[in-house]
Amino acid sequence: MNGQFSETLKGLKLKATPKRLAILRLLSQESTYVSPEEIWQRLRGRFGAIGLPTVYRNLEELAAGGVITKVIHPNRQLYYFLCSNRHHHHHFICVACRRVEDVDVCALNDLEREVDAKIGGRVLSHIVQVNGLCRSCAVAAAGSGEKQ
Amino acid sequence: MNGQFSETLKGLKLKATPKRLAILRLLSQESTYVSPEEIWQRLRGRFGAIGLPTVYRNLEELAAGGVITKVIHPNRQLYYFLCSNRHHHHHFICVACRRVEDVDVCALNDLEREVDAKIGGRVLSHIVQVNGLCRSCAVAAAGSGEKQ
DNA sequence: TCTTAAATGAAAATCGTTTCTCTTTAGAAG
DNA sequence: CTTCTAAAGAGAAACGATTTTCATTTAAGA
Repeated sequence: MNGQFSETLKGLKLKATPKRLAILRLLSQESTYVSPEEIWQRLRGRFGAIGLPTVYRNLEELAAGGVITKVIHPNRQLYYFLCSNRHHHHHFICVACRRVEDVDVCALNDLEREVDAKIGGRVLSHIVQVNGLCRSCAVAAAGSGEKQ
Repeated sequence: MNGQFSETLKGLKLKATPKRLAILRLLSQESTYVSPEEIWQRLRGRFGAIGLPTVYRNLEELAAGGVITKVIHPNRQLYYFLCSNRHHHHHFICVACRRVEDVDVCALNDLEREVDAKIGGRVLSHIVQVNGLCRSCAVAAAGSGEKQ
């Protein structure tokens, strides 16, 4: 299970250091996005220490390599999660439980084409983030207070 | 032309102060997104002074009211621009000239429906940002060096 | 006009993120 | 199994955008 990550890192020409592997492992065990700070908190016990800058640096590198995805947060604060598909970074985020699910919406290809036609220029990239309640949270919400 | 904005502000229960109006006017004259800092720089001459916090505060309030839109910037720094449609915040941004154009893509309604079905929960909102080159910049790019 | 809640400015605080510099280490080479 | 070197890490300090505090001013309804 670790070799898999080492392999990934080798592909990115990144050394397979214990901390880097730990970050990857942690993210792989999460079904939600995690902040650099959070990762740091959780990992500092396991090693003599891990520096916050190290966490940031690694996340940045991994994100650049497409192994993890940066969540778009309206204001500041970045969040990351392991992404299954290196080229389709569209995700559904439950605002209640923060679970992240990949969204492989075909409509997006149409979207690019459509925007392309409408603008008459060239579409280079797009970012899509869908926020909402996942099934279980929606059910839970409906069960209790149901806010309008 | 000013009364229009006063009206808008009244609807949001915000006082029509000179600075607030100036911010709105400035944004209305821009066809691109502008940073709080930039707005501040451009406005400080016209008044005895305008504080950066004031700019931030106002932008936040106006964005909350749906009069302006916050651009999703991967990392830090927020940008705003006046939006024509209070409920459709989808925009095309030219990475070259920073011009912003509204994208009223119908596919997005399908998108919501589709994600809704796929997730089985409830979609509350979504953010879409399309980056690329607008027509004129695309032409210009093609005319000169054409990068890849 | 009067009154009051809202708005503002200036300075200081916050806080996420990055940079610097020196030390340690992964991993290719021998 | 050592050696060597570029990459990686720690810790502290720097950065810089955004926010808070609080005393002062002002819009706008009474």
